[in-house]
Amino acid sequence: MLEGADEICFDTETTGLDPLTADLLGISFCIKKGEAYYLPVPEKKQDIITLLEPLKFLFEDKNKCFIAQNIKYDLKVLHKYGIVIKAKSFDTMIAHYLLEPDSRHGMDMLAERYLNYRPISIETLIGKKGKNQLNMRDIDLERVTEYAAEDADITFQLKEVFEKELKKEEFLSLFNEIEMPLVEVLADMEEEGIRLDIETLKKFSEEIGTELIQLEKDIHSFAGTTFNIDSPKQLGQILYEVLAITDKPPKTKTGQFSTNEDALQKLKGKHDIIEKVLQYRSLRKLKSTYADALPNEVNEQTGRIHTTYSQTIAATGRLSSVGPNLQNIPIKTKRGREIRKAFIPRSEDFSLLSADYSQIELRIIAGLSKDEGMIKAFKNNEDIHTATASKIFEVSPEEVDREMRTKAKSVNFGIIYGQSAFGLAQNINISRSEAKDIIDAYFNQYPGIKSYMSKTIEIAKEKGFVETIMHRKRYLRDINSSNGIVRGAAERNAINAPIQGSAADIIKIAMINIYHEMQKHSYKSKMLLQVHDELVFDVYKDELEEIKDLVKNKMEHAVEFNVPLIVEMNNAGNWLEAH
DNA sequence: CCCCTCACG
DNA sequence: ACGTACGTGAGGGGC
Repeated sequence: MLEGADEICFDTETTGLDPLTADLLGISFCIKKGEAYYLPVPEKKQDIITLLEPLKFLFEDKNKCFIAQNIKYDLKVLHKYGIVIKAKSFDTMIAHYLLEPDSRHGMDMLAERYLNYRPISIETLIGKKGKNQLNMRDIDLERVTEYAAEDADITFQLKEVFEKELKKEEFLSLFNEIEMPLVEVLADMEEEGIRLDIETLKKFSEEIGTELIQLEKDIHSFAGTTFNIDSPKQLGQILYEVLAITDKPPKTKTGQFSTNEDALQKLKGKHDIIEKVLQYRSLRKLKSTYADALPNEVNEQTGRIHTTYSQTIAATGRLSSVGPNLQNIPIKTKRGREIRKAFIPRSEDFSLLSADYSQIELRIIAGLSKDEGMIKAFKNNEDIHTATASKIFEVSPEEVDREMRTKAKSVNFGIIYGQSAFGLAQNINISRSEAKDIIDAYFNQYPGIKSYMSKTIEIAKEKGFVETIMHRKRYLRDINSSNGIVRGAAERNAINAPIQGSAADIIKIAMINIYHEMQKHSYKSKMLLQVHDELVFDVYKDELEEIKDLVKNKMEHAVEFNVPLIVEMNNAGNWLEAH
């Protein structure tokens, strides 16, 4: 029956949420509204493979299209049983993400909203989250069938709605040429995983642990009492009530005492306890979030860490990473960098290669705005922050000192965020009037940027959305709000979204092209990680030169652009040295 | 389950 | 006079 269908909706039922460890229980199919079937599979892996054998050619048929909600999950499950999907695919979750990037995209919500139908919830079937939650394996076949078949049917109906909408909003190219091809790339990266040197982290954790104990003693003795330093509430009471180190304690937006880094930095001179708390905080973070947590994420079978990328969370088009998040591994501080050292190649024969775009977001705003001065700086391969400092402080590039460059760097970043004088002043701790002078000088020197920004906001007000170079849209419902604060936030989004989003478009295209080229040559080297403007590869040493050429080339020429895109790369025995 | 804090781009 | 930088995920506290 499935042979005759061009478009097949399906959904896999498994024993868990992690496709690497979950077992397949069955697959539901739907090729016609209101009619769906569930195929339960045997228990033993080999028996499943035998049973699915006749289905393989369907999944490999390039003339078919397979439709699912969050298809990357199903792809990874089926891959464990030898099935590789070569057919086209349509993910209803990703489709909705393009249509409404700021919303959530869960199937129950989509069914209610677009089909006016409330599906059987997973909770009805296996119970609420917690240790009493049942396993899908323990549920009667009849009930699983009903649940699974319903999901396939809903997915089929959602596809009909979203396909029309994608066409109407001119999303077909972004969807079919970028987002859907990327699914397979991400699935492969996730399956591959990255090796972690647990011993290094263990040693580091113990070392920090000793220091933390000493810092804790010091802090308690300054306070004259023991308390939980990890509790912002208790720490606030100690600092602002017991020690009363300032007469105007900083507050959070909910009225609590504020003890964050920013607040503490400003109180540094007031009491010796502050310095200790700051040290304690940063080491505590490294220990609990990274040194202690990462080893628990290593998969027992593969010995590697397998993150999951989400293509439907960040409203700008960026990816996000969970379980664990490998997009926020420390790099800025000396101690933090020790964590990066623990990310290593799979074996002696491999080397980690890191390739990152240099200043991609500033290059994008230069290109989009066509500002001649900024484009020229990039074409001459100048240090953009020094060039900016030279312009706004009216000195020669040689005369730019560190302070001037730091300030220029902050303005450059502020521009990307749609900055205000207030925001800039707060960020680099200067007066508001000095911030205003700097911004005025900036817009004088880069007039194209200024007019681009006003034009972008104008377009947003008119159309209700802004878009990236690949026509990814972000809708800004508050752009015409009468509330100045709300409108201001929407205006900053109008500036930021096309920049951050176009950078996301570019690296996604590069990833797809690199992946296909690597497949074509059947390299042993593998793409492992994406960190917004950086790609990390596990490179087989014999292939190093070829892969470097390939990666640099595909990244720098992912799109045609009026500003050169430059990629810097390095390889080494760990992620820190490679970066 | 929300809040605060802090790690990254 | 107001209150702001853009986008994320995770750990710990506390209700």
